[in-house]
Amino acid sequence: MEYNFRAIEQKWQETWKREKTYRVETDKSKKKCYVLDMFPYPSGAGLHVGHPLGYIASDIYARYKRLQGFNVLHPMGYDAYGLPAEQYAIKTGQHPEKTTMENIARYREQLDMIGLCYDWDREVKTCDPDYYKWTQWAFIKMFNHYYDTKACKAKPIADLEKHLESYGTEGLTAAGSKELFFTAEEWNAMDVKAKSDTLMNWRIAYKAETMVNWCPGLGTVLANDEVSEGLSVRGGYPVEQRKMSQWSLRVSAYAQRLLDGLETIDWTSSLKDTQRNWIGRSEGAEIKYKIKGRDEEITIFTTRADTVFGVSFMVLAPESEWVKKLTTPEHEAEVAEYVAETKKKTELERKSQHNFTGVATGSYAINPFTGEEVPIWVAEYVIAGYGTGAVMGVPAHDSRDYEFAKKFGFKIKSLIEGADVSEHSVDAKEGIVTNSPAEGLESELNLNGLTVKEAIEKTKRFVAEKGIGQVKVNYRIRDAIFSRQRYWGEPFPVYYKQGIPTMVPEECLPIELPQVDKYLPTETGEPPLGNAKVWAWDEVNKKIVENTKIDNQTVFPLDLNTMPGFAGSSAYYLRYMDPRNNDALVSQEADEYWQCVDLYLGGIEHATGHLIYSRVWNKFLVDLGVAREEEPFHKLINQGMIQGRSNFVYRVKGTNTYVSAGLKDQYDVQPIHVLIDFVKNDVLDIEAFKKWSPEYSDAEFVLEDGKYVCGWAVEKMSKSMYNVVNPDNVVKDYGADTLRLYEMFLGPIEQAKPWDTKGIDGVHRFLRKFWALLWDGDTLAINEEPATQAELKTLHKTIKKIGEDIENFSMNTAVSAFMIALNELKVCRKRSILEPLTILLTPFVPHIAEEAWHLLGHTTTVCDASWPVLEEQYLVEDSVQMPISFNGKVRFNMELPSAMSKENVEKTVLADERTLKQLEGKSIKKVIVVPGRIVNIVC
RNA sequence: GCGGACGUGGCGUAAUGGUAGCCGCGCUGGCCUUAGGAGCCAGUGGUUUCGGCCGUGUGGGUUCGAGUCCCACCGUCCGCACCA
Repeated sequence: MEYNFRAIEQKWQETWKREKTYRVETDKSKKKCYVLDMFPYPSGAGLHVGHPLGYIASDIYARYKRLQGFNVLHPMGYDAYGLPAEQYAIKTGQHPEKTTMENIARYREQLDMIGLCYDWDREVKTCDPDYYKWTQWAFIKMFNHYYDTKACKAKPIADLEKHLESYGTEGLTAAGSKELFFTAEEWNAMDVKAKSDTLMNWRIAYKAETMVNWCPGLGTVLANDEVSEGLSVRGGYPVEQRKMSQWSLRVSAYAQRLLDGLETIDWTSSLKDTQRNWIGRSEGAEIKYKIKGRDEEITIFTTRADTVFGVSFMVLAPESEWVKKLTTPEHEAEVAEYVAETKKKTELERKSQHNFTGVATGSYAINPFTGEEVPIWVAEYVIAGYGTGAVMGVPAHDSRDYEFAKKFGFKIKSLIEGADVSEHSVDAKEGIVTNSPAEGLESELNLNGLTVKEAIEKTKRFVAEKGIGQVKVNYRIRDAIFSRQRYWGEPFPVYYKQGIPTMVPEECLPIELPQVDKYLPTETGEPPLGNAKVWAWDEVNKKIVENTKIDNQTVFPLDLNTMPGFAGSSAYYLRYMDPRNNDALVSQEADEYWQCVDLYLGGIEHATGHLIYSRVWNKFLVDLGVAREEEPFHKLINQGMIQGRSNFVYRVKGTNTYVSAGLKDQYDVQPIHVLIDFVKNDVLDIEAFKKWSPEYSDAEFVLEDGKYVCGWAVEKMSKSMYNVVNPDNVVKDYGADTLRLYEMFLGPIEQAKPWDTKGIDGVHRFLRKFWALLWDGDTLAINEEPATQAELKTLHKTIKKIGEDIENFSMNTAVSAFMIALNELKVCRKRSILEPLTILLTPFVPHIAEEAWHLLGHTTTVCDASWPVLEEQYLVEDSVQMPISFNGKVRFNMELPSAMSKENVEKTVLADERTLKQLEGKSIKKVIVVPGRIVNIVC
């Protein structure tokens, strides 16, 4: 019987769908396992072969766990909001919802074709009002909470208000944008607007005038992870710094918990390091410097407290609030011009020019350790958003300060014994401190003779004790800007009451995205939602007015921003647990059962975006008591990108003649990308190529060995390179099972690798071989004969290997193990072997396995079979025990391969004198020998 | 600059510190076929006087034994980057 994969795959896919084979319910009698793929953004291009890599791997794991008896939650959905659909809408006037739904339908079709075991009854779409209701709900909760730095959790903002009413900011333990100081009286005297503005300093979701990444090309602000080297990640448009009033999430408050959580989860160390880098914890000290002739103090942050004796200047960031205060009248013009100049530059320009510019303010700071006066400058190399936006310049031990000092002629004073600072600074935190204080100088603090690390600690202690400053931990991670001036996203559940941002009552949710007639900003520069004629004024406002029982003549404007892409993807894994619940994001019961994602699969590109935001979002929900697990994703695997393998033809310049790759060096040629569908194993289908374009219809070819061989290169998979491999075609030619098996066989799952169809025949051949075992001609050939020892050994070796490999996500070696097993079994058609083998194959190639399972006489799905039990007894190596003694002293039992004679062993051991010497007098438990050498001696 | 990962045949890759190159592709030879982009069998790191010898980026080290562990260097890739 021929292996008719098309018929088999169609048959079972229909059956699984009809019978809802992969539906899952909470079942307390079974252990749960939650296996999740990062849900895709449904782009217009459909899936290419790179997408399913992770889906197939997780599908294998999910099916394996199910066979092991786990209740497996394995859902799929769509991250449906996004820029491409909106840009398409702007171009064509087509509603983004329409294109998005079409793309989703296409994705679904492609996903179904691969035979993935999702429970589609749990599908979620982020653009679905029933879904984003809970995104808006979480936002309201964040607005109504602050982060208590002592309790290390979010608490109701009402608690904080109570504190302010009684004590002012005295004793307040709340993560805030700025340090504020006021008394209870001052607070109580504030009007509603002032109170609202003040509370924004602590709310977890807050609106504030901050420096944001403004991208004129996209017409919206962006979060830090959406900007790379001064360009927008999407589109590559320049991004500039602007002060704007925008919503933000206080993710910085969760910095330490984000770091601590990393210790408890099973992610790769490189991904953890990437997140640690992004969070950027650094321990140091804040030190206060008095300003000469004034009553104020300026605070700087440093990790090198040991270098206080080498300070020769101070630098402020151009955006620092101190700049205005400290600039003396005679420097005003110069400073103003400098600040204006810096403002004009884009982020990219500021970073790319490594020149150290700056101007003096005319003020001086007094070094609290030495009494020395040092000039205060403004320079763009200091960033406003980090630390206090002011630094102490220590040229000898900081390379940036060094360059600045060289340029402007500041003193460079080495503080480390033997450090040569004549050419460059010595930044390393090592060596013995000297000149601290320098000879003849008096100071209460003396660091001389200490190591740098000791000196840092001593200075920190000193600073804290004397009240000159405090020990301080700084994080680089910034709060996430949360509003976007776009159409296709979640609307904010916010309206403005006398200019005060106010949350829509929860019972009014969801605030649905309104229809607009155009997707561009309004003529007055409002975001696209400003074009909506209906929602703000009628429906929603009526709802709000009714619910808040305010004078219904009043009309409140709604917030016209939408939420960023990461909003909808931050808690979707919780929603899958209970996707149709209209009363809660997730029921207590469902959350208690499913808890968290056991295995999460997705691309590394989300390392500092989604994987940070959803961890913060989850922690917030934990603080609220809605979620229970501090870390949402226990084990995470990043599948590597699949690159394209482009093919070229070589046109002889100025002709329409094409030269085969092996001969191209003999001509002056120009390589041209050719559609890879015309190429098989690098051999060009000349007829297809000629029909591709009129330009090629009368092309001439110079062949080698009668064939036209194409050149190739590994490039990103993209339409313009003509190298996109569509899984549909592979499924059509080889079947879904071959596609699945081949994608796993390609190499380690985490690794980036080019898609290369060269080996696909190999795995297809394997499936045909397996199929052939079931058949003798057109009749079933399965027999009931007992298996031999050798066959059982092969079987159990395979059971062991496949189980281990799936657990370790080493899918490529698992595929090899199947091939080895089949090679060893030859034409074994015994039920006792084929049946367990079929179960082992099920996670990898479910269609053919299901068919084989039924051919073996079963009537229920193979998904409900049990994973074969490993019987170690069959795995024992063939060996004989042989007592051997040397010189009457060393005596041991040897475990030898049966093929080896006693004489050979003695020869081998005796030849190795050093080994013998070591063994003398010792008691040896076991010596393992392979022909020619000792491989293991156990004493 | 800081942090991390990696370097093995013609190619993708495999090796709990224990016979390096499993499995697949490709290639060579044979069988079978009207035919082969089908199937089956055998071979396939280099070198060799057929005993061996040499081989995992380079150079050292630890070990009875190193692709694997340690040190230095070279190279490739990734993340962060005027973060004080």
